[in-house]
Parts: sequence; C-alpha cells; structure tokens
Amino acid sequence: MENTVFSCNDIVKVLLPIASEAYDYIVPENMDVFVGDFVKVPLRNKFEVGVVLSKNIEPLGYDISKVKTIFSKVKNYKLSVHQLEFIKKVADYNLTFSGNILKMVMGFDELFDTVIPRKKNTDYNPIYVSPELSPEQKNATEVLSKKLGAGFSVTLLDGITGSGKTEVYFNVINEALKNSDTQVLIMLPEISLTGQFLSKFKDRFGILPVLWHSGITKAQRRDNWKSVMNGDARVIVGTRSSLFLPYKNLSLIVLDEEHDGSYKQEDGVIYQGRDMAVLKASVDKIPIILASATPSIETINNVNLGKYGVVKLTSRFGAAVMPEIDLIDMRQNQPHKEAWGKSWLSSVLVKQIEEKLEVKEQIMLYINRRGYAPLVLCSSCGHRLQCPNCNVYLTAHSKDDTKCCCHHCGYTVRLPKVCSKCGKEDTWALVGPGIERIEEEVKNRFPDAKIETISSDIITSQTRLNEIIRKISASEVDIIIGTQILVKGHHFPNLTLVGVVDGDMSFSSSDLRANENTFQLLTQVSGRAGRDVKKGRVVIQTYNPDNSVMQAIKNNDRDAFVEQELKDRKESLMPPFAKLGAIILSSRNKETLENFCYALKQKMPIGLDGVQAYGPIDSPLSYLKNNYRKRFLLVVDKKIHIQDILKKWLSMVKIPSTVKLKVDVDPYNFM
DNA sequence: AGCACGCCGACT
DNA sequence: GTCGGCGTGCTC
Repeated sequence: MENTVFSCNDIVKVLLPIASEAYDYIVPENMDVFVGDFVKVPLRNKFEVGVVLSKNIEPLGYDISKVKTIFSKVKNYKLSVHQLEFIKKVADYNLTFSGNILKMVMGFDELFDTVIPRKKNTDYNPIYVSPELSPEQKNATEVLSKKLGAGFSVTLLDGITGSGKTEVYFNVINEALKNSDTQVLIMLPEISLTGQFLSKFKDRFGILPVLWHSGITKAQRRDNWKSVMNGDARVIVGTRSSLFLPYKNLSLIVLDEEHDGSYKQEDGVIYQGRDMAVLKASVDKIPIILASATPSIETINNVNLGKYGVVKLTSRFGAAVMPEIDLIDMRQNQPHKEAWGKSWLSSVLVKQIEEKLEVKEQIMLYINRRGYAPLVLCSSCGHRLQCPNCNVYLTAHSKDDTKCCCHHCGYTVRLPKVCSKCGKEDTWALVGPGIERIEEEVKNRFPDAKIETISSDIITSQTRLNEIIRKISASEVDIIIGTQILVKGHHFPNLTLVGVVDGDMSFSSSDLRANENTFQLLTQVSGRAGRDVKKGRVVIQTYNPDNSVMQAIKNNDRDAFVEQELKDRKESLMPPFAKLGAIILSSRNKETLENFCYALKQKMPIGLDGVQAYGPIDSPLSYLKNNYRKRFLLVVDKKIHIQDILKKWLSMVKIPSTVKLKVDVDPYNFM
C-alpha cells in the first residue's frame, strides 16, 4: 500500500480541501504518483492542491469526458498512510466530508505558495532539568514511561490542582525524546495558555517547542507545518487544530486539562478535540496521556470500565495544602436596601478581602460575565433592549458613554436617549452585574488597592496578558478581577483568597453537562488559591448552598460528585450511558425551514430498538445572526452506531440550498 | 464553501 | 441595452 505507484492513464482519487469526497483525475504521461502525494489539479477554472488517495477501480458514476488530468506533482510534500486513515476516520465519525478534514490538515491557504524558506534553528539539544519529584510523581512518571513504544494506550493522569502534573509529563516527554527521531504533541485547551506554557517548557528543557494555533502568523504557520512534516519539530505545543498537523513520526500525545469544554469545536467542522486525539493515538498506535484535576465524567467512566489506565497524584506539591472553601448563602446575605442593585459582594467576602489586603496577600475575584450589565430595561414601561439579528438581550458595556452589545453577532448600538416603546427619556435601568460593574464596586470599596481586571474585552493581545501575569507574579497587583481566561493553569504563589461572585451562573446554561461544568470550574478556580506555603481560602457566593454539587465542592469530595452525577446520567439515559447526535438546521427564511423540518420529521427513525428521536424544536437561540434555527436530537443505545442511523435518515431527504444543516455527534450544548 | 450562471428589476 | 443582486446548483 505504502509504495503503490500509479502511472500514465490510470484514474486516481484525489482528495481536495473542499466540502466533498475525492474527485477523479487522470495521471498524465511521464508522471508517477504515490499514495499520499500532493498534486496540483484543475478544478473548475482554477488550480487546487490535493492529495492522492487511491486508484479508482469503480466505474465512474458520471460522464468520463468530465475527468481532467493532474497538472503537476508538488515536490517534498507527502502524507503518510496513517494520516490518510486519520482523515477518513475523523470525517466518518463526525459525519462530514473528508475534504473538510483535509482542509484542517493543510492548515492554511499559503502552504504551497513559492516563498523563500526562512532560516530556523532546527537543532534539538535539550538540557533537561527536573525538579526533585515526590514519591507519587516518581511512580506516575515510571508508569507512564512504560507506555512509550508499547502501542496504543490511554492513561488518565489524575492529580489535584497544584500537585505537579506538568512536571510528571515533562519527565515522560523527556524520556520519549531520547529516541532521536520521534515527535511529541502537547495539547492545551486555549491559545491564551500557550504563551505561558512555552516559557515554562523552555525553563525545563532549554529549548522552545514548535507552536501551533489559529493565532500564529502566516510565516510561522508555513515554517512550523513543514518542520512537523519533515520531522525537525520534535515537540509541538498547540490547541485542538494541532491534531491535524502532518506528523512524520508522532510517538506521544499529552492532552492537558482534558475536561475542558474548549476542546469541543463548535463552529465549522464540529468535533471533540479530546476524543479525536484518542482516535489519532489509536491510528498511530501510540500512547496518549489525558491530564486533569477534574476529569470529565466520560473519562472517569472509561477508567472505571478499564478502557483507560490511570495514575493519581493526591497531594499538593511541596508544602502547599488544599484551600478551605466557604459557601456564602446569598439568601441570608443580601445587600442593604440602599445598596440594592449596586452591590454584589457580601459582607463576608468584603471582610475577607480587607483581611488579605491588610497582610499584603493577593485576592482573585471571579465573575464569568462580560460587560457592565447583562440587561438594559426601561424602568417606565419594562421594555428590554434586544439584538435585531438574534433573539437575545443586549449587554451594556462601560457605564459612561454606554454601548450596548450583542455577544453573539457583535451588533453594537449607543444607548438611545428615549425608549422606543414608551417614548420616555432617560428611563434606562442597567440590571445585573458584569465584570466591569464588579470592578466599579471593588474600586469604590477599596480605593487604595491596586486592581487589574482581565476579560476578553480588555485583553486583546498575548503580550498584554503576559504583562498582567508578570505583574501578578511580581505582587504588583492586590486584587485581580477575572473571567474564564485566568482560571486555567496559572500559578500565583501569593494568591491566597479566591472569591466567586456568582457560583450559580454555570448551572443555568442549556448544557447537559451544567453540573459537571460547575463542579470543574469552581474546583479549578478554587485551585488558584494557596498554591505555595500560605494556606488558601475560597469564598463562593451562591443561592443554592444545599445543592449536592455545591456541597461536593465545599467538602472537596470529588468522588461524591462523580457518584451522584453518574447515577443521574444513568437514570436520565444521558452520556456516557447513551450516545447523542444533534441535527442543527438554520435558514434566513422561516417558512423554508419549517417545511424542511416537516419533511425531516416524516422520515424520523422511529420504532427502532434502542433509538429515540426528538424534534424539531426551536433552538434556545431560535434566531441568531439573521437565521432561524431548529434542532432534532437522537438518543441511541451505546451499542448502536449512531452515524449509520443519522446517515440513513439524512439520505431520505433533499436539503434545500437555503437551509444549512449541521450534524453534531456527541453534542455538548443544546443551543 | 466558493463561484458561475441565469433570471429579473432598475436605471442610463 | 446592460449592470448588478441574489437564488440555485456544481465542482472529477
């Protein structure tokens, strides 16, 4: 197979980076092509580069006069049989075209432009310096190192926050790299984490890994892609898209923060990066390490079933101990009447902040809501400002010179003078707290404190984020107010108090993993406190202190949470005890959408054993970016191949060109 | 997803 | 007569 050569007049299948399966092309005279070769072919009225898959032995299902001839071969570019197999499997699993996956493999448009190659230092001379490991860390390193070179395996590196998981897998990576021509991929959930990670890696190994994510420059893309293909890149750090790079000889994948929802790609081709990483490891027959302090329920279930191995780190690194966690019952801690609608920090939390400021230790306040206020309401008639393109309310940003923004489509409007409904002037009430409003309250209460606010609206560049992280580490900041961006992975030795302003927020999402997300998020946020010699403290404000998730967090009892959650999922027949598939339909035309939904409903798979089909229903966001949206949901027995059911169902209807249809295998949210 | 083709209304 | 907006369908 590897050496299969095709020559003059053979018809071969060429996969192109477009939404399609492979097309047929004739091999011209004086050209030999191999499986995996990149070739330039005519497509319509231009040229496109694709990859040779196989010889076409089936009769053509169309007019042979349409078949064009390969124009040229692209030298020095090749995909291995493993890579082709991976493309096919990812496409099949997620019910999309192989061409869409190839597009991700090829990474960018400029790949085959003729450019002067840049000089890069490709020497790999690491001088690895490991810190002294604890007995637990040593054991974990040993167990994981034994998986190297021993074929496909999945192992969960299950270690509490601050236990030193990174040092463990760094040691394993160092072990893997002793074999001179192998490559290692380290996956992180978000771009914002990669910068910090690179310097940490450099501290230990003395060299920088190759970086890959959607934000790197074109020149970097081109260079990094090539160095991964020719094997010069030994260590690659990247987000989920780095899975599709053309590795020459990958020997290990480490996927950090495996529970993180950011691994799920929601637009374009929908896929779960973590699951595709496991698939990649199985195709390449190599080990994969999944690391987390709060593993996903799916992964824990796979460990329980014996499908995945596990190594545990149960104590914090060095002298650090786990923080003490308090739940503040907000029903008993409402602000005073005159502060109603102006204050969101309970007196308990305020007192704790004062105490920490006194002893010059750092405080982090967490609120996962951008902007100033999530709702703008006319106090005269009750009218709410809404987005014209989506059915959501607008969020008020920056109190003075107020702009109102839609967080889904980006629509922005100045706060109008008069209410469009009742015509009265200056009646707007800005309702609820966002991060900017919490910042305002903190500044009023602690005017002498040095405060930094971190949200995606404020942090527009990696440099800016790095600068703030440096300031925090150097204790130039007293109070840090942040959204998601700060929760993951950071280590601030002097941070000893974490305050969660709205602990209930993530419960209210239309996500089937809402409980799980809340548990993971609050555990991770809490994990920022007291990572060094000083003991940390966590204050979570909540209206549901008796809720079992909240209790599990307070008691630092992950097992209790997992047991309850597995029981609930089993009873309600949700993953990991059932397989889900969603069909998401959207159209600018409401009637066309409704008619097509009716047609799809007629062909819905009913009466099949172990298959339940629901829908259509309006999406929770039933109007988004000028499109109406509806959904169907399939819930099937784990033994049933859900892709087959979906494929068969969809083959029975004709999708109008004005209706967009997306399939989401293993959906996470129902938006 | 692009991109061309063709149908139709508007405007010179 | 012809320019351009947009709905439709094809790409080997």
